[in-house]
Amino acid sequence: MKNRLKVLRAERDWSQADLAARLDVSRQSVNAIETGKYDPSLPLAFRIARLFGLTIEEVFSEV
Amino acid sequence: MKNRLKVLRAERDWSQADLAARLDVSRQSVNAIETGKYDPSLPLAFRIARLFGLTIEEVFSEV
DNA sequence: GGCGCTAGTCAAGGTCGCTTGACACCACAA
DNA sequence: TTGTGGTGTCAAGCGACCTTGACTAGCGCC
Repeated sequence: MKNRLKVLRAERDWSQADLAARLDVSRQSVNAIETGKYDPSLPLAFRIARLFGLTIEEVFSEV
Repeated sequence: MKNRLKVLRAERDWSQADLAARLDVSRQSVNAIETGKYDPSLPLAFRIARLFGLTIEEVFSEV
């Protein structure tokens, strides 16, 4: 799973902590997802996509 | 998280075991997802959507 | 009656997702 | 120099995801 979180975040000038707060998860979770340590759960993936006004497929892609 | 697995499966006349084999997961996992015991992981959600030729949003929806 | 297929469920176990709390490193401002 | 924000990482813990193996129950068919 690859994702465009870092770019989407940069486009809005948000820190990892900013994004974490908007998603209601910990900063460490955002960091882990961005750095590829693990994939988000499906509900969190939905929240991420909706936050950026995109579909899940537009944010995440299979390797 | 709601999903249309049962309907999509019925449209194709697949058993839970059939679907499980196509997704490379156990029959119990398919059953658990259908009966709402838990949500699939994001990678599995991708596999499910692709198998049916749909987007993740077309298969799954937030409550 | 018995047989085969389907769906639902349970237990036990391993890995993943997410948490809190802490620490280190870097860049930059005061 | 001190400090502040941003990022990356670690540990420990808990619940979610997924597994194998087994069991129950309903259905149609022989």
